[in-house]
Amino acid sequence: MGFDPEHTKILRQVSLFAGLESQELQGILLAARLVQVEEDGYYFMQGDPAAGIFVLMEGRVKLVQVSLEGQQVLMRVVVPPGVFGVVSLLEGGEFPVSATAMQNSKALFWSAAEIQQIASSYPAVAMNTIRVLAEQVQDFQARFRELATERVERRLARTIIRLANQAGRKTAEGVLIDLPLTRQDLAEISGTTLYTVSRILSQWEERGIVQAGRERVVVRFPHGLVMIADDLP
Amino acid sequence: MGFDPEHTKILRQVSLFAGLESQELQGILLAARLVQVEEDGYYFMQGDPAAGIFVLMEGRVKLVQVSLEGQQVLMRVVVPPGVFGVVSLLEGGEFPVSATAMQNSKALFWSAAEIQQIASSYPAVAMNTIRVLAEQVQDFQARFRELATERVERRLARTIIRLANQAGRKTAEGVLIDLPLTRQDLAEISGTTLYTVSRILSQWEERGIVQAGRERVVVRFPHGLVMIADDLP
DNA sequence: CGCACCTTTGAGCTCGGTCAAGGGGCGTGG
DNA sequence: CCACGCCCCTTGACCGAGCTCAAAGGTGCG
Repeated sequence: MGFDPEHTKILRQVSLFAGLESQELQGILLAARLVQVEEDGYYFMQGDPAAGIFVLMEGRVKLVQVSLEGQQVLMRVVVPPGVFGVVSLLEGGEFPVSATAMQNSKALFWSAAEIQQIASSYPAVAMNTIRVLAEQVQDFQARFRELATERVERRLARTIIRLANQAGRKTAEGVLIDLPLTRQDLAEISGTTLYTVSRILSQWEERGIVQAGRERVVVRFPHGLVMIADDLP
Repeated sequence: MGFDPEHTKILRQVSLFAGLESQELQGILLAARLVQVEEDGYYFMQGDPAAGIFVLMEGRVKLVQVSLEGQQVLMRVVVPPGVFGVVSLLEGGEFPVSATAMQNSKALFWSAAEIQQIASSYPAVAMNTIRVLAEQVQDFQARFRELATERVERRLARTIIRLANQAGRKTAEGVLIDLPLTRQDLAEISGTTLYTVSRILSQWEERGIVQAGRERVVVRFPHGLVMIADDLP
């Protein structure tokens, strides 16, 4: 596969391939394989050898890490045109997380050998990878600091703000977080329990800040969330 | 500066420059500047424009991030020949942490422009950077998960094990963590308070697992720590 | 329309954070 | 060389945010 013009268009927006010429993109696209995974299916599992890199075209994917005792943490939600499996740039690694489709999803795939080849042919790709990873390091540093120093309510507010920036969609009622996230998911992102998330959302709903439903959060008063995140009155 | 043969020798072990020829290393070394910072001094402060990259030659450096309220988290301890300030590979960024000398320290320095130039001249350097960053991402993911799901005692055990791997020195009494870390520092790494760290170390000392002193921890029975970290009897 | 799964809410408890007080090592200056 | 003083460390007492467990109420899909 590889000739869908729609895909070329999306590839242009992929941070990993920024700064490449149309023709170069075409070549890269030719090497890709399209992988479809349906809801609750896996792109890969934690511990699998890092087989290759993915660029999400359609759907939603979550990256989850499980501890030995089976406790889960949701590391990241990927929306198109996001990249995941970057660790495949390195030889002999394994995936540190599992990648699950939250909805039916499509992703372009390059094997580890292919993407390593691409990165060495196009220095821009290597630099873009460095940028992507550096951003991830900073993001995790910030989340780590928050988890270490802040109360649950604040962390949850920041989580919702992040998700709104990433996957928010304006509707009549407010900004809809366009992801099918359960209370459990929100808890796993913010480092708390589903019960605490539920209680906090209920409070926020009473205060008119959000409107919450089954796997659904709409932000009605974004400034209210920011005030909680920054601990203002 | 740049002709100290000692430095060439150390540069060989720097992950960033792995796989380069002696001659290439010499060239890179020529472009470096030696920066000395004495105890409690700063290499850079959080928020400063990312001026360049450092390779620690002597001493100890800690990377600390401060929240708006002034709460600190210790992100990483750097020992020779560690790299810090990698974010300088990107244009226009700022340092997300402050880098403080825990002891009198020396580091080689390349300006952002220089290291960007080096990375584009030597693809191996770009690949090495990707490796370093990917490891950091995984490290923070793991620490994030631990902080989200595990008790303080376990997290502290893991912290001590990590530090022992990184800066452990065998002595007659056991493995000395060769870093001047206060209880406060240990608390900031593991996401707890200095009081809790103190209490736990006292317990461990009673059980013969460690020997603790002023800015000093010696691991006497490593297996005991591992058992705590893995939650075995 | 029934069932699986998601969500809400209550009650109780505990881990670990906070505050307070005092002890001890180490460097510095007299 | 000793003593003062600055940090660093320890320990106790208290308490509260949020976790756990339990039960019941919604929601939407097949």
